[in-house]
Amino acid sequence: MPELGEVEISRQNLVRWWQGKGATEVLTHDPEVLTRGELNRLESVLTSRCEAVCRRGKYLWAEFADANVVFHYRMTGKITREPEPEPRFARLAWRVDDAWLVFKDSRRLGHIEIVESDMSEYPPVAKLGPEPHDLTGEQLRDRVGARTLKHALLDQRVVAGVGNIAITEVFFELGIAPDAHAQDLDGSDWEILARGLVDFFDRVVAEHAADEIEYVNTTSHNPFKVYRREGEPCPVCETPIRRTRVASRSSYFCEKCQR
DNA sequence: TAGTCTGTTAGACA
DNA sequence: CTGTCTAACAGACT
Repeated sequence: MPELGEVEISRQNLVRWWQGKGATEVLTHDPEVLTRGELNRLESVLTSRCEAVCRRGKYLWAEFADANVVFHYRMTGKITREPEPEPRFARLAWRVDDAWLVFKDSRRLGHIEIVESDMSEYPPVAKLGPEPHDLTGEQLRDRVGARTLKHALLDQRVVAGVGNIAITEVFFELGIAPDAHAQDLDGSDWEILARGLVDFFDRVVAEHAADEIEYVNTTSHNPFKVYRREGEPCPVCETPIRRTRVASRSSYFCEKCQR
């Protein structure tokens, strides 16, 4: 489960597992996971009480009395609750109650940062566009400008939290071609698109909430209609799903349903 | 076995 | 300005 929805599910898990408590032990398996701040500072912050767990777009952070600890999962990161502190791909583990919270990341693209200031002064979050839930169709149209729609939606300054899977699925559901441009949409299309993004993320959170995020691969169940289904029949008209590349990212689509 | 693909982001470049 | 590609990294798959 992807992107904004996946991070929101993780946030909700961390609220249950961590909020209101501090870690009693911290183990750093990969010092390079921390890309801002010092490791001993991280250990001291994590052992203080976690006041809240927040999300903006794909950024997740825990708030403490005098600092924030930011997590970004990138492609393969996740935080799980484990009986032991060093499962496969563990990069950092901290003990809360009788279990370990573990930041796992097989590709090591994700990272953790300590932000000593208010999060509104942390540039990566400060420059994010609005959350899909706070965005009208009219605002979305204005923010996209004259670009390829997919390219603009992947730009986190346009709208926060949208990724390749959401775009692929929402374009299919709304009949939008993968390489559609802003000028291909009319006024009501923008409202429908803004609504479609919100609905997609709401569905992900409602249907896929679980203690561990499952990334889609060929051995796991693929819950999506067209994403990574090249050659399979379109769920609406049975035309084989095609794959193309737009904005250097794979797009899966039905050439009959999307134009 | 070797080559190809991948959920993100930042930055280089045309 | 827009759009495309790559690096960062490493595992899974063909």
